[in-house]
Amino acid sequence: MPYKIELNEQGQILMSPVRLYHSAFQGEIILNCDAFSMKPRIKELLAVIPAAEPQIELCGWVKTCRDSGSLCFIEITDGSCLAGLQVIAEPSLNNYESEVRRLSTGCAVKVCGRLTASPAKGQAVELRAESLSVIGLADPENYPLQKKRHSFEFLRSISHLRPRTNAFGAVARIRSELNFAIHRFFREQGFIQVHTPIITTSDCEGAGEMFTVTALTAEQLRQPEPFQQDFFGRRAGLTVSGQLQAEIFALSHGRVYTFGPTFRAENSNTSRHLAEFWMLEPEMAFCDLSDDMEIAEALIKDLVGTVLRNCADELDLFERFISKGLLNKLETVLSQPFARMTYSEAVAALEHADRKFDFPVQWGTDLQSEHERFLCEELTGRPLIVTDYPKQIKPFYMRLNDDGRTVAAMDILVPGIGELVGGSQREERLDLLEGRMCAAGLDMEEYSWYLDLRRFGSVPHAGFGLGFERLVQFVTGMSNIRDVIPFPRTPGSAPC
RNA sequence: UCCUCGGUAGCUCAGUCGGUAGAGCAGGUGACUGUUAAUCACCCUGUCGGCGGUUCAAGUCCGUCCCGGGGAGCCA
Repeated sequence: MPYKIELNEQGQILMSPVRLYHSAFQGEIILNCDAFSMKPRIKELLAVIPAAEPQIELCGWVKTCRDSGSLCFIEITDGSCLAGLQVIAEPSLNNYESEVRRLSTGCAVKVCGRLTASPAKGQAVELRAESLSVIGLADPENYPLQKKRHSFEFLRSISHLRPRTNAFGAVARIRSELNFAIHRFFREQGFIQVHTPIITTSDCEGAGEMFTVTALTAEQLRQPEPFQQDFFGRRAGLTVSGQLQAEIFALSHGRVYTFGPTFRAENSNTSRHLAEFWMLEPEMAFCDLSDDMEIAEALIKDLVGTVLRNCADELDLFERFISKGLLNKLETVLSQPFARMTYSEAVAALEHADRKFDFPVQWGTDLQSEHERFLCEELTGRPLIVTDYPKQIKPFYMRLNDDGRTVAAMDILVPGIGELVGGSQREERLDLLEGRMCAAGLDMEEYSWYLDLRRFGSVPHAGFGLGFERLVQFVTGMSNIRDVIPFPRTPGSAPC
């Protein structure tokens, strides 16, 4: 329908969420939610003051329906928000017996009618149907989703239908909100986004096993040195990190970030690992570890604050049904500076802790999960930045500290998740970098482009990687990472 | 990959000492003038994860494989 696009005095398109305007062709008040002729959705409709009783059209899916003899109550969702809109259907509808009374969870419908104040508790407004048409049926004998709670394990087995549930719908909206907020944050800070390659020939050392990308047949792969005949003439794989390429652009554009899918062929079966996940990796020139930490902390606070402001209904759902204390935890993130300690201080704190650990605490070995949990959940009770790890447990590119035995690394540990961020100041001194690469047994030829960055106009620079799904887990309180990504890929599982 | 706990109706689960399968919800039919996971009555629902073994008899005991949860490692 030719909805009119409204412009303001400066000629800009009006984008207010809800506007009423007079439709000449119908002579009625019609809601128009935006400038692109899209019909208003439930999120907008619920904000309407119902006194005008506007005529509306609503398309969505039946969440639940209750037949109360003389009338039907049908709750419709359209994915725009957590809340549904209650539709009142009366026997006067011409298809009341044939269709309306037979509606069931999952059916797709279009309802036309007036939006009115609701006389009953539970909702401020409701839609009094003047016509209701079935767009798509969902056979109740076979439709897997019921109007009751399902286990996340079961929902994972129907990943094509689970976005229709309250919790997954809410996760998807929060995930999208966080995604947008990340781009907004970096744009505001003067960063540019760099699209680093998905297919790569450089293995970011220490980041994990790569998936091989090949155009060869199984037969060809059995030949000696097969990848010389392959598409790229050498072995290629799916990226395990965009960091090394991001460094290239940090040294040309100053402040950059890469944010995209990342792949690890590790046989990890845990609630916080995926074979395909999204990673955010900012990289900043003229920046040391202290700046790096400052940016990471500001980012996390900005993102948490954005979700607290914009996704109150969703967070309320998670607070009530998924993770008690979630809101308090998130508000703590905003109200206090992150705790900070060096690795050496952390080891000392663990050694003096009044409790037994399954794994011994020893300077020079990596912190175990139980150690990290103790530090940020019990000792500090808020996000914790651990810095200056021993060089032998960190990758070659991290900058050697003056003590000669630690590197300018930082991990941000958060309650319930563990490591959310891992970052460092990069080694910008050519001779020291070559020494560490040599010690790690890397082929200098392979990394000559990386070393060039230190040969020509090298500057101190730093960056970090943030696991996006772990961030979504942290913000929603969802305990399994497979439930915060639309289509989880894990060992032995990639259904659709 | 390792440790551990599981796999029984569409879903969530119970099932005693080995004796032949059960509940709630969902679904179906009907009742009900405003419901909110509506309520009430009646009805339907099974390759007990697969294969093999022990036994007169296996959901139950043994072996093995598959799948899932939780924990660990690797990491984000």
